[in-house]
Amino acid sequence: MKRKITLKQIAKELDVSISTVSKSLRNSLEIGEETREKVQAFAKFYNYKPNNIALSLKNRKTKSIGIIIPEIVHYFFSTVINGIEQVANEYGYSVVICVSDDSFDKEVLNMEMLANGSIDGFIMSLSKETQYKGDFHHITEVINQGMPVVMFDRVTNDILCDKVIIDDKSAAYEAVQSLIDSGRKKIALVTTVDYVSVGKLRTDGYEKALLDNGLPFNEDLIIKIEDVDTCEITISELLHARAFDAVFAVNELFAVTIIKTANKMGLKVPEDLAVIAFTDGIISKYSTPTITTVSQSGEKMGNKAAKMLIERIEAEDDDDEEHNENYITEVIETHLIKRESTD
Amino acid sequence: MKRKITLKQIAKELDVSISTVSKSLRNSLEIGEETREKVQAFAKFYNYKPNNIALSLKNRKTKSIGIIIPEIVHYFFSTVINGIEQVANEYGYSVVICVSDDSFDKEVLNMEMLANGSIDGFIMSLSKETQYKGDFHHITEVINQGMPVVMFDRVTNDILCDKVIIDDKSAAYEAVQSLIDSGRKKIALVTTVDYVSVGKLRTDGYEKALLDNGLPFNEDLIIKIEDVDTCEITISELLHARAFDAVFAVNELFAVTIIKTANKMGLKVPEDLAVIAFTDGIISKYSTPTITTVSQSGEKMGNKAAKMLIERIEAEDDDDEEHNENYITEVIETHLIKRESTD
DNA sequence: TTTCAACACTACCACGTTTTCGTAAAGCAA
DNA sequence: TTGCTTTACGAAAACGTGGTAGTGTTGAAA
Repeated sequence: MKRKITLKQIAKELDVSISTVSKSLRNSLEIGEETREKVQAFAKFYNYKPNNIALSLKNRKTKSIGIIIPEIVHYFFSTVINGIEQVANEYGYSVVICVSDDSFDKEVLNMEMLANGSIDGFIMSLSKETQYKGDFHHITEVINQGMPVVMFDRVTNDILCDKVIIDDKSAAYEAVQSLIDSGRKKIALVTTVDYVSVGKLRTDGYEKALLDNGLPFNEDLIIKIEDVDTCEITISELLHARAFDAVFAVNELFAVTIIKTANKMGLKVPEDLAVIAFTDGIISKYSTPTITTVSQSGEKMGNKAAKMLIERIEAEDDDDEEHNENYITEVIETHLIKRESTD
Repeated sequence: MKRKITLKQIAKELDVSISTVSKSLRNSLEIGEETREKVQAFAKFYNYKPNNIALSLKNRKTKSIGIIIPEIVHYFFSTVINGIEQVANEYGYSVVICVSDDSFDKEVLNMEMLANGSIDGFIMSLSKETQYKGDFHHITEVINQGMPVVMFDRVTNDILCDKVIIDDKSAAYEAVQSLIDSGRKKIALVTTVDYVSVGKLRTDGYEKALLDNGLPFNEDLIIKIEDVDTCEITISELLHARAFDAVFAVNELFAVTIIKTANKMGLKVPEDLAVIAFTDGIISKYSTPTITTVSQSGEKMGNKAAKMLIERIEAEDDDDEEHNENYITEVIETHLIKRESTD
């Protein structure tokens, strides 16, 4: 049980000064070749590695980035993390992950925990509660301290920072358009409550597609669901009334529930009911029938977000105090993945 | 853009010494009430928070734990992370996540990156490649440095440390037994290649259940799959031959693929073919039919692993140098969740 | 008047690095 | 010998914190 060796210990052991050891290991020409080799050999033997914490303190850089997300047991978010991790690793950064659990308080707490020097920047997606409250002081505070923040997916216009999103509106438009193209006339939208920014945008796209095609925009066909458990009941009622022949669901959980409900009632998918879901997750791929989805590459979003953040972090070194605050909002492309739930 | 304020800055501003500020904030009685209040007010106004990095360096504690897992876009692993995160948060720890991508080199690299002071301990699940190579020097090294390690799920007997596992063997036994109880005679096992420790154990449980019930253990009914893509072909051949009437699959991806293949061939699940999968994930819940699974509560494993690790970390403070190395292997209970894919 | 305690604060050290600056010794020219 | 440069290294500061030990002043008891 030998603790990690430090410069000081090496110095003492070799009877030289700490600075000599440090310089020797960094191959400084200031130090004579003989001493240098001796130190290096000793360090290698004891497997010396500089202490990251000490380096962080000295350099005021932790080489790690904080991720705050609402959920982690969630296909989309885990792909984003994956994307972030890839880039971070490549640039020598670690990722620290905190889950807000869609709670405002946890989000604030987590940010405070990390903001005190533990990380160099944030990548985050807002919790539902935060979006609902519209209180972003914890984020502005962090930004004011000079810590770069990149938001993704669930973002807000109230904060000025880099963002990575998909064009929810036009993606929804495209999906609904494809339903219309295949002859559907009564298209329902199954969505969440409004305060989640992405839900709102997808609704806008849905509406626009209908209107552009001369179809009526009927409020009754917008089904707002707060909890998956209530989904089945609501859906089955509407299906009984034969109120619609196609559904655009804002996530795959809704979509698969709808399909199952329809099947129970003897309706065939896609013949009697076409279904498209947002978010291309694992369920859509393996459901029966497989579900046509709007792909939303979490990995790409993560890649991009990490790149943007790291660029910001490393740019700060150069033009200190002189930030060019022209924040960028990157839009990641989506496309429709046609599967069995549409014709 | 004001950087975070430090003790030093407060001291300078208020024209007292740094120690006075520090003590005032910690409410030491050494400092006069007047000064104390002045300092506290000032600190509050400028939202002073001690710098974590400095604290870590001083205390030789980072209050963060490292997680090394093979994959993150993976239901089971993400539930484990979730479980770890919950407990970590409760105890004031952050979690740093590294993905080994099932690569030995990445696993080693990630561990080295974190082992230099960034974290207080590891929670990890071995990468496939590491299990295959049987090379664990990177882990022993970390342990020798006095850093506690907790392994979960994919563990090895070659390393002495705390572990959290499920009883793969008896869980498999139970699953196969239930198939036998419902009258199945020819039960296939669809598994991965052997070097993944859990695969081996599940095979053992499968075999024991058969033998205990006087059924023949037939090597031909053990289908080893390296890649999901090849699954369908292999399965359909065997199904054509009507070689089996039930399947025990070691993960839900295999299970759902098998069901889909059977359906394509006109076979009914569960009438013609009963299916049980290991790992209760999201696919099993939403597949058609829903799949009977052996639940393997990742969250519980994460909870337990985190608790064990944090206990080790905080025990080190007390009896320094005197570790009681009676390592514990915690076995998490599993149970069978009956769904539509069995009768 | 001397001594001692209480008070209110400051000095200093350690954590592990890197880096700037300083300087002793050695070499060389004048 | 003196003065100058080069070589080879060491001292110290800095990053931010917190604890221990020390210092000086005041008031009161002996």
